[in-house]
Amino acid sequence: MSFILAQICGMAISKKISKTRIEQDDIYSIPIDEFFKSAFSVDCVIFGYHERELKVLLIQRGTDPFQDYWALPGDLVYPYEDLDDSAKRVLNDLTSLSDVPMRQVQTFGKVNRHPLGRVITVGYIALVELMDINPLPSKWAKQTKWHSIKRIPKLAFDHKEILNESFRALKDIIVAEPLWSKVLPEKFTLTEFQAIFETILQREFDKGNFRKKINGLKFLKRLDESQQNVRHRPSSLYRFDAKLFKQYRDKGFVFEF
Amino acid sequence: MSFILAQICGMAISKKISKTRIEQDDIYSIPIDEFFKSAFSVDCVIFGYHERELKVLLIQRGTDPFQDYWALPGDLVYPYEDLDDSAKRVLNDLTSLSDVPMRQVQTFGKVNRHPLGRVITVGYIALVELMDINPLPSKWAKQTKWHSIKRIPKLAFDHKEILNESFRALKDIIVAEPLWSKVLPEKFTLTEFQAIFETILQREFDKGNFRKKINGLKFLKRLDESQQNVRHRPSSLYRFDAKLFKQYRDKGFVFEF
DNA sequence: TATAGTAATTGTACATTAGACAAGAACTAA
DNA sequence: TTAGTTCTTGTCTAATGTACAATTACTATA
Repeated sequence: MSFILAQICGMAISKKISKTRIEQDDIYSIPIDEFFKSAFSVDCVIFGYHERELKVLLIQRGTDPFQDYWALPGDLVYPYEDLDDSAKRVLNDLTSLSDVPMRQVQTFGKVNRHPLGRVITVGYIALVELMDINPLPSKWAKQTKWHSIKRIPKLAFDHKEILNESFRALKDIIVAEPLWSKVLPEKFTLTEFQAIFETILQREFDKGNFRKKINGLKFLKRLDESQQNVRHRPSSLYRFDAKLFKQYRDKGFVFEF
Repeated sequence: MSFILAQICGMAISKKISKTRIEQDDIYSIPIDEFFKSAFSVDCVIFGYHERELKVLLIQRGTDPFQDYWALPGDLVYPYEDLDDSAKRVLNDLTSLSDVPMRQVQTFGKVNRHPLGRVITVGYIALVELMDINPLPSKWAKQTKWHSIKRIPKLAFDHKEILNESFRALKDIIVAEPLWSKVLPEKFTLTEFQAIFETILQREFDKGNFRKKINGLKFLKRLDESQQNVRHRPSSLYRFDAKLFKQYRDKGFVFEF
């Protein structure tokens, strides 16, 4: 009566729950045990940024349901696992990433969103530098692959909806939370900084005006160093000061573009 | 083997789930059935506004766990009920309210947040005019009562945390979504309009400047009518045009205070 | 009827920010 | 040395934000 992880994740088991439709009149007499036959999962929407390109990490399912479909990396939450911990674990399981600030975005709970039972899922997002990580497919995944946000294939379950909502949320969060700090090198130029916002917010900014706007933000500290080996005027390098950013955020700071 | 609603909601049943701690090493061999022993609930944070006062609707529990504690109105989600539908139903069950735009805010999923089993809960918020509704306690609730947001008693479960996060979210949402339209009469003055934002955002605005800022917003339509029977210069009355507001929102409009 | 009280409404003056765009600086490659 | 590139700074104008004053339109009361 015990199953290996691959089977659990893929839920390749012919588990059937009673699908007797409960009528409105009966709803006051549902046995309490019927309520405790549900499960929940987390789905991680891992956005990968690299050189003005935004991608999302998908896995190809190697098991039913939705065999061979592309899907968000996600998994059932263990019975004795906090929700937020679970998201961290799943991200770590599938991508070897740790210490990536993730953020809960939205919960999806349509009755029939999972064919094998009642499963609601909590979406989490993260933003990483694509080149920093090397995801390896786990047992029940045929492969992992970065997909451009502009060319998303048909996805398993309601993952397309989860992705859409997550991308919308990413645009909101990127101006308030320093997710962007995770995709920048330790020393970066303001052009690189600007490019992240242009890519995610899908609009362009005037270089001079953008620079003016972030001028004076103390959490972006200008260093006494410049770019090397560029065939144009070298840019000053900046460093992100997380401690100072916290002070800004505590006072309600958000980027207003 | 069937229980009445009062018992289900209060979970006054001596239901016990196996609390054997699952060790890290064992985690790959959890039977799939263990995953389907969870439940989820919705908790509605119903903010009631009236004349510059913000309150929240609480119920007093008449059953264990947390007997006699004040709590947010919330309930388990039925097995064949969409999450969003469930929130609507629970709100309607407990307050007789319908057609109140609610919005999912956040999901709370700590392992031990519910003493009788693994229950994660999804928080929803609504904003209503306090005088428009007359909540009646349902069977397992001893009473319902509006509590000032400034004087919240000790709450059941993790409801204090849910309330705090919901209030924070309310401040974000009120500038983007027309929740405020539900607490205004059909014809309202700009002072009434301003008071809502001052109460919820907990800050004050210069009257003239506030007026200038919302001047030109076509979804606030000035009528050819004025206040009656006030002992000062009567204010013009305005009406909210939901259709026009949608056009604004589709273009990304939010109030920027 | 006149006056005081109250809050609505409009206006004004100044400071700050936004947006478009140009000029100059600093590097490499040829 | 020159062309090419992008960084960096500056300038101008329009728009917006902010503080606060002046005026208006009503009621209640003397």
